[in-house]
Amino acid sequence: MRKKSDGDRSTSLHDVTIVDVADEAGVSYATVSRVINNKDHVSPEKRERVLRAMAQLGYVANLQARSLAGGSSHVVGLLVNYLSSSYTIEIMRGIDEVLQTHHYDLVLYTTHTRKTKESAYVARLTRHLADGLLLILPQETTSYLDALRQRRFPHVLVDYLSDGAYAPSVATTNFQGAYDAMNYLLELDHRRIGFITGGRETGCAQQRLEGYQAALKDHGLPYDPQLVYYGKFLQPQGYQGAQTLLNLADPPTAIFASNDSMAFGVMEAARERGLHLPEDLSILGFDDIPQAAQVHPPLTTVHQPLNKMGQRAAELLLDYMADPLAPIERIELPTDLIIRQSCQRRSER
Amino acid sequence: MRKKSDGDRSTSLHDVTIVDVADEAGVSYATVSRVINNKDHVSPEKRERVLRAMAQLGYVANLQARSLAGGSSHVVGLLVNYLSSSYTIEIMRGIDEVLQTHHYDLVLYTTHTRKTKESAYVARLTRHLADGLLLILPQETTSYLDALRQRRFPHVLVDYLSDGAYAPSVATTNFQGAYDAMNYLLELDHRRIGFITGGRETGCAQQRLEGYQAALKDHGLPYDPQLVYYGKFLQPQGYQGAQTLLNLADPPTAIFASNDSMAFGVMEAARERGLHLPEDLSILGFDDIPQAAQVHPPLTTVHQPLNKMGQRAAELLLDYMADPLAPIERIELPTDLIIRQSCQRRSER
DNA sequence: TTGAAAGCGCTAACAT
DNA sequence: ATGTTAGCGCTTTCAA
Repeated sequence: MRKKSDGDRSTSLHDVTIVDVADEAGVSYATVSRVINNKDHVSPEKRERVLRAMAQLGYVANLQARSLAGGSSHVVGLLVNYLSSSYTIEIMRGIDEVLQTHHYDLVLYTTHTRKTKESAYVARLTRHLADGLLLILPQETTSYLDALRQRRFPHVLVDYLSDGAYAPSVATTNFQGAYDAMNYLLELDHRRIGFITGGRETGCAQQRLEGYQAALKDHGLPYDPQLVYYGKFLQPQGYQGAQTLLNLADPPTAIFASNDSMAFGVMEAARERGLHLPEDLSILGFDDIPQAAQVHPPLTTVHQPLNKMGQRAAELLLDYMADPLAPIERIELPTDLIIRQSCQRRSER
Repeated sequence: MRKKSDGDRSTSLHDVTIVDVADEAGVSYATVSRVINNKDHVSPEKRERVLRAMAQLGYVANLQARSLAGGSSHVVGLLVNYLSSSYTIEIMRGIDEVLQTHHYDLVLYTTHTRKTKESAYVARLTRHLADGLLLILPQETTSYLDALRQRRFPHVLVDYLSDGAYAPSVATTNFQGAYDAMNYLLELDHRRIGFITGGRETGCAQQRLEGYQAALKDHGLPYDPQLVYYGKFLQPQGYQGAQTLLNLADPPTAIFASNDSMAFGVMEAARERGLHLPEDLSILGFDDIPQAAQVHPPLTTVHQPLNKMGQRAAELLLDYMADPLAPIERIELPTDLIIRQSCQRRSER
């Protein structure tokens, strides 16, 4: 016949409910609920007693019950298509940082770029599992975006190109970033500049390609489709793209990759061909993931504030969760050309 | 006055409960529950009707309610101390892969290496939020491991060094891996080998250090504490460690870092000092994260099957969830020395 | 085989 | 200010 001992409480993870807390504090359990949710109309004295009882019993809220009962689940859903890239991780860290300080939990779904999964997960998440939804690089938005908006379900998209539809989102100035990068290369006297683009379905890849084209045009240079290789943001495609471009009869003197990973692939290929970097080939990336500074030569690249994108997305989501009727906002963060050592003035030959 | 139209159903994410399904199918909602949970004692005919109704209405189970009522939440909790390292991500991918095929959701908690958070999160997660728990690189296990075991709450630790206590876990042969690496370096005639270790509190760092020491001893070489720098698995500490070691009166000719990130830091430092790699300094890492093959020179390192670790951990967890009384198992995966180009025979001077 | 009904732990009216 | 109570959607006895 054992009684509740202190030792028992501290080590046991056993279920302590608000009823237990209420008993211990000698109040009704509605009062406990009020204290937990920081509501008004609780005398300081009782609040104090409840707080003490909670601490003593080691009370931990049951989120399921809370959200079932109509409260918030304090969970934010995060939909990601692919877990592996640095790009994703950096954004996730930003998200995690702000969510954590606001005591929100993160439920993670990876779609593995299977489009059908996206809407299935959205349905799962929005059925009370989560209070809000964050989507990184969403692909198949048309199937659920309208519903989300209609239901006023708080959501924010990261790196979503609104093709017509307007949605709460944060992105960066992809076009301008690519344009700036190209200007730099052109000022370095490069005239044949290869471009390795990302997946056609992603808006940001599209915008970067447009930036590439616009810069060419503004410098009175022709657009040569041969110089564009279609990748999918993965390193091997950068490698393959470089091989293809470098095998051209009139090969480029510089290659601009649509993200850093592919730029690394370009470096691999160049090195394998015995080229010296950056003397024989200038290479430029996009993203500025941590490794960009660590490769040799350090990669000149267009910095995207990935971490900050995550933060801003989470903050915006928090706003919507506080006020679902807040106006739809699209945040665009500036990119920044980071000049390191992977580009050089075109050598006269 | 609109009726339920097909168009409405397909786009609406509105709450369809088992009651709706029951109505549509003309059965009690207990029967619907039976069908959902694949229980016996349902006539094929009614089962069929329910299934059709579910599909028609686009029913999605409310996980909160399900788990509140005593069913399983189909959620697995994942505790991670730091989101940023490749190490973590690779393991997470493995976990995600198998969990996904088993239709489990992942709730992610990052402790940011704040130890107090660990037990708080464990409490959160195990209070019905999750059916099982995965912990990567747990730090403060003593406070909750016993309780977990007592309650038979399914859990698996990744890279946990059982200091006495035995727990369900998966790890790699850290000692042997380090030992093998050292052998390689010693066979390359290196006699003064610096070691940059990871956090003292992590078991794997400890084991690698022991492997380092054992190899030295087996070769009849003295252990010089000066040659060991204490880092925390982060790149800047590799940089700092290299600076420190290289400033020694009798500096090492090779540096073995306890993980790849720190090895990259060593590379930075070496390069900054004008050293040629690998001629002037041999560098060896641990982990074999993807970038290891991409840096220059490609890093010789001890391969840990990170992805596989995640997979095995998830599989083991699934086993425990199916049978909480299954015997405690500790899986140890083999490491593998990957020889690339960052090490060289010690040059005679 | 099926249905009715009692909770799971909690929030949010509604009373008092 | 505080207590009472009706659910939230579901699983699981218990009856029928």
